[in-house]
Amino acid sequence: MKEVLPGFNFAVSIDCVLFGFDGNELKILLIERNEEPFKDWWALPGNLVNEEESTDESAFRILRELTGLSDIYMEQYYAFGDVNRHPQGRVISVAYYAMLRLGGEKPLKPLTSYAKKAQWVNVANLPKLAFDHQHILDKGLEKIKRRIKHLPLAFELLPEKFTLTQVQSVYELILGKKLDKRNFRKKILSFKVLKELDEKQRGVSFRAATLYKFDKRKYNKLFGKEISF
Amino acid sequence: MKEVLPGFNFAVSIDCVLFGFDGNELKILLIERNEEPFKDWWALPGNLVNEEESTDESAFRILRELTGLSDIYMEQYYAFGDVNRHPQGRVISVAYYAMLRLGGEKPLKPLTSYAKKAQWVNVANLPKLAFDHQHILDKGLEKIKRRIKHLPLAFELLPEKFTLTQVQSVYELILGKKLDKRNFRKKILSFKVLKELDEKQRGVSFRAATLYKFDKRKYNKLFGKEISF
DNA sequence: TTACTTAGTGTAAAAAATACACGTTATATT
DNA sequence: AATATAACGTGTATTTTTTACACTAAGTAA
Repeated sequence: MKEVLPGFNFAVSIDCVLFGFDGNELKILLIERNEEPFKDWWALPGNLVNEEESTDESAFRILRELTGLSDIYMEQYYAFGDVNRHPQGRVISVAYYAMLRLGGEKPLKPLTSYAKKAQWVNVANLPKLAFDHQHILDKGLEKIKRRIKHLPLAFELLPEKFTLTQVQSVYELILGKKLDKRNFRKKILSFKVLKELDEKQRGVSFRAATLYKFDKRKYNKLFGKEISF
Repeated sequence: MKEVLPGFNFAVSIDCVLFGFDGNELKILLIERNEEPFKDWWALPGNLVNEEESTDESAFRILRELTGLSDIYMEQYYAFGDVNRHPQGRVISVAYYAMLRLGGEKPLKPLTSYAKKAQWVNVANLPKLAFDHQHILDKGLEKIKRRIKHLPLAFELLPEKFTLTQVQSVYELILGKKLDKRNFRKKILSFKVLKELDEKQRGVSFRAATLYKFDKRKYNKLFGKEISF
């Protein structure tokens, strides 16, 4: 226990919506809680903000603790401040999202005492979530839907080298609708942020597709311009 | 003083960016602080969140206390959580914006003990602001720039009856650039959310313009569709 | 060699965005 | 009453963007 000034009895937490793409499905990272409240429930990875760190720093720390990853672009998208959202007191949660590439060399290693395990779960098939996490997730999904229409975010989900069909899959999963193949390719190439490689997919049955790379330099020049899907 | 659980020693505040349009200039409401810290500085209107109210409820209460207005659509846009943003302790500020019509019948009446006065100030000509309020304001401006491109927000700033030239002025002020008159009219009318009235401006020198009303019902149907300026 | 599956490509039509200039009308002034 | 003033209100041609739509090519596997 600790003494505080009046008004200074709130806690602030971070919840992270981590999107991942395994080539077929859009997934998010969930943990199975090992502590009350909501022990044994699935929840978004999150934790309390420490006193000596900003919310942004806290978000990066928590992501690192949960996945071993740093250098990921996370973006704050909303603060959830309902009175009874946490049974143990007044907790304001600041939500961040990030897009991660799955199946890379180093496996994600969630090292958390308060979680039994962490697992990537298909967004289309989620368990019931602790607290108001379903709501937080829904808002996050809305957000990236709007975002991906205006910025080429999809590449953060994809491996370094990818095919145009994979890019299209990501767009279709996030937007929740089918897109026309020719029009999609015309459009995504028109932004000139993709570099065609002299290399084909390997290890696939059937015809291998050409691989592309994301050209971050050209992307940065594009930033600010309006694009849409 | 009060005893709390570990982690529960943060305060949460609301800061409001209230945009107003007086026919010529885009303004925001500032208060002159009457209390330390930053006594005598100009600041965004804001206050601490009470324990028994959500952040949304708190934002509406604070807006009401400062302006006497209710029934205003406010939207949360960002949470500011740097460590040293408040000299008296760890305060996370959740920022909201709203658009108000100025010069209505009832004058805005800020009734605050902690403020010497409240005043509408031209966004293009601001004093130095307390805390990180300049930063909060900048983010708010960015936000409404993006928003107004995709939603017809401008009408919240205008009186019930307005001219198309006034609508265009609001867009030009927020976007910070001149728009073509004929193209602007074509576009804004194409959304079919404006109702032409059988009535002209009064009390102006020179030719009076036709007045329009905003049709909220039709606007609600539009919601979700993409529009852009 | 054949069957299968995904890759990769072009065009025409429709819709939207842009660029651009002048006659009209109400008021104010002389 | 005539005139000057200043903002109002309107249309079209061009360019750009979006949409709709279907087949051949290439590589793998049996």
